[in-house]
Amino acid sequence: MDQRPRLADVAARVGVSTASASLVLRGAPGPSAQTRERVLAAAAELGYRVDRAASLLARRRRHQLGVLLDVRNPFHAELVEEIHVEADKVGYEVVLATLTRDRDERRAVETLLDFRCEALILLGPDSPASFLDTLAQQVPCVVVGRMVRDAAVDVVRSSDGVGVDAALHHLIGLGHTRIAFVDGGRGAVAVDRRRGYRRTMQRAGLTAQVVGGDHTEDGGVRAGRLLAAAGDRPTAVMTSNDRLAVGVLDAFLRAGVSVPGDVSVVGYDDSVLARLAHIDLTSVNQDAPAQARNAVQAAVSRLDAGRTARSEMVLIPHLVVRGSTAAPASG
Amino acid sequence: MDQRPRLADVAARVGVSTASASLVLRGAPGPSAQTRERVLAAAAELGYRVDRAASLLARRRRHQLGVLLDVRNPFHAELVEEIHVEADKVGYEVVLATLTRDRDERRAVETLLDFRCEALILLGPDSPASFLDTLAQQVPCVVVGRMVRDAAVDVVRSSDGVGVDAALHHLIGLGHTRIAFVDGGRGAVAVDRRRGYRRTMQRAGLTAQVVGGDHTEDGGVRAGRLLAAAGDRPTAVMTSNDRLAVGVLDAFLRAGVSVPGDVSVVGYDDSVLARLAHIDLTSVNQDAPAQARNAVQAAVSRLDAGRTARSEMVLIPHLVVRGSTAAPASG
DNA sequence: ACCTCGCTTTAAAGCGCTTTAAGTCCCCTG
DNA sequence: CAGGGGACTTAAAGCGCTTTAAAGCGAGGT
Repeated sequence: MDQRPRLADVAARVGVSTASASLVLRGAPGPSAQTRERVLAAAAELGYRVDRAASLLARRRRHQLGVLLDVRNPFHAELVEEIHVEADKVGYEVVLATLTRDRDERRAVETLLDFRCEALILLGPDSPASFLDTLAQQVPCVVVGRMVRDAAVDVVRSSDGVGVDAALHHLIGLGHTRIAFVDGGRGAVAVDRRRGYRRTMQRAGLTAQVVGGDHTEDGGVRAGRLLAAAGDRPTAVMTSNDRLAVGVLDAFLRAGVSVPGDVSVVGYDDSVLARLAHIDLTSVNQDAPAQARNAVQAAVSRLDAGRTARSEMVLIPHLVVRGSTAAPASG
Repeated sequence: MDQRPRLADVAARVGVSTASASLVLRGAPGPSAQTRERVLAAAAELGYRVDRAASLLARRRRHQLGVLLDVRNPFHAELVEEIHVEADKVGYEVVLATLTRDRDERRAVETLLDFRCEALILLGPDSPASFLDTLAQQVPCVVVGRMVRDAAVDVVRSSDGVGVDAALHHLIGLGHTRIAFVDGGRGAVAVDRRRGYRRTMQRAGLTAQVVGGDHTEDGGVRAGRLLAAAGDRPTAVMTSNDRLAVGVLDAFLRAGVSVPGDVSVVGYDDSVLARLAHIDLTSVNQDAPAQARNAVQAAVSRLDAGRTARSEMVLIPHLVVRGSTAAPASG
C-alpha cells in the first residue's frame, strides 16, 4: 500500500508549482483554463484528495463548526442532519462530538476545541450557564433547544409557551374542559412547558391538574395508570413530550380506556414516534430543520459578518393534529 | 478575543524549547521532573491545548479511527459509545461521519479519508461488496453487523442463526409447537434470520409459518393484525427485530390478544425498546459492546500488529428472557 | 526600442506541532 | 585530569498544504 499522493505529486505530474495546483483544486481564481484542466486531470488520475489536517493548518481560517450532541437522542439526529446541509451551503465543515458513558459535555467540548472549530453548536446541553458562559469567552457558541440566562451564548429554541398554548386551545376548541397535564420533571424544558400549561388553563378559566412524570415512556405508563383509575377522569391529557404520551397511550390501552373515544391525548415534539401509524399522536412540532438552519446562521453571522451582540431566536412551534384527539364524548 | 496560546508560548514562558514542552505534554520520557512540572504549570495557566490538526500533521501516524454511522440508528449509538471507550484505551481518536439526506455512504467515507483516518469502521453499511472491496484497498476496513462476501474487509457480527435458534428453543422448551415468524424483508440481516428460523423449525419437526414484514413498527402492526385474526392462531411469534415485535404487541393489545397469556412474543436485538417496563420483551441480545470492542481490535491489529489476513469474527448472541413469553395455555 | 499593464505562475514563508540527531552538563572512572 | 557515560535539552528539519509577494511574459502604447 503506497503512500497516498500529495499535492506535490499532482503538481509534478503536470509540471507546475504546488501553488498553481492548490489554486486549481480549490477553484480559486488565477490559473488559466489550460492549467486548470490539466491539474484536474492529473488529480483524478492519481486519485488525489487533499489532506484535511494539512489544509486546515495552512489555512488561516478553519471553516469548521463543532457540534455537541447525544448520539442516542433522535431529535439530535434530525438536527445534525440539517446542520450538515446548512453548513455545506455556507462553506463550513462539521465536526461531531457525542456524549458517551465516560465522555461528559466538558470532555466532548474539549475534543471540538482541539479540532480548532471556529464555533460550537451545542444541542440541548445540560451544563450550567456558568460553564457555557466561560466557554463562550473562548469561542462563539450557539445553544439549541434550551433556554439559557446569563451566558454570552446565542440561543435558538422554540417557544414552549406558544406550543403548549396551541395544543390546549385545540383541545378546548374541541370542547374539552377537564384537561390534565403529565409533567416532565425538573429540566429547563419541562419547567417551561408546565408553566405554559398552568398559565393557559388559568386564562381559560379551567382547573389545572398536573401529574408527575419524567420524559420517559415508563413515566407515561405510571401517569396513564393513575389517570385511568382516577375517579373523575379528565377527558383530555396533554403531555410534556412524546415519550410520555406513548406511555400514557399504552397504559390507557391496557386499562381499556379508548383514545380518542374516552380520552384525547396530545404529545410534544412531533417525533418519529408520534408519526407511527399505530400511535398516530397529535403533537407539537418544533421544526427541527429551522432550528438547525438558524443555529448555523447564528454561528456564521458571528464568524463571517462580525456580529458580536448576543442573539436569541425563538421559533413558533405548530400543532400537528392526528388521530389521538377528538371532541369529548357528549354527556 | 486573542489568539489561542501556542506551544511556543508555553515553552517561552518556562524558558525551554518547544521540543521539551512537546515531550512533557505528551508524557514522553526525557524531560526532568522539574521541567515537567513547570511546563505543565505554564500550560495550565495559559489554558493551552494542543492543536489537533498541527499535531496530526507533524506526527507520522494519525492515530485516528473513522466511524461511519447513521446517527438515527439507536443500535449505532450504542456501538459508537463503546468504540469511543475502546479506542481511548488503545490510544486512538475517533472521527465520526454520519449519513444524512444528501450525504450517502460514499460521501461520508470520503470525509473520513480526508481526515486521513488510518482505518475505517463501518456500521451496518449498505454499500455493495464491490465498493467495500475497493475501499479496503486504500485503507483497512472493518464492517460491523453485516455479513460480507468477496471483499477484503474484516467483519465483526453476531450469528443470527444461533440467535434465532436460541429463541426458538426457548419457545419449544416452554411447550410451543405453532411458532410463526414475522419477516424483516430483503436485507442481508433479515435473510439470515429467516433462514435460521426455517432451519431450526425443520430440524425440530415443526411447521414454519412466515409472515411478511419489514423491520418497522408498522410492519409489525400489520403482521400482528393478520396473526390475531388468523383461524388457527399460533401460540408463539418470533420476529426479525424488536421494532417488528413492538408493532405486533401493539396490534395484539388492540385485538384483545393477551401476551403472554394467549401468545408469546420474542424480538431480536434486545434494544432499549425491549427493556421498557411496559413492553418487557424477551429478545436476543447481540452484545453491542463486544462487537464494538472487537471492531476496534480488528482495526488496531492491522495497524499496530501488522496483521494482513482477513478476519471475520462471529459472536454468539444470547437470549434475554422477559415477560413476553410463557408456556402456551394448556388445551 | 522601451515602458507599462494585465494575466499567470511560482518561490518561499509559514501554519503549530513532532521528532531526530546533535549537543551540553555533570559526575564518575582510571 | 582526560575520557566515558548518563541524563537532559534543543536546533532544525520536516508534515502537506495555503498564501503572498514578486517574477515572467506578451501585448499594446508611444
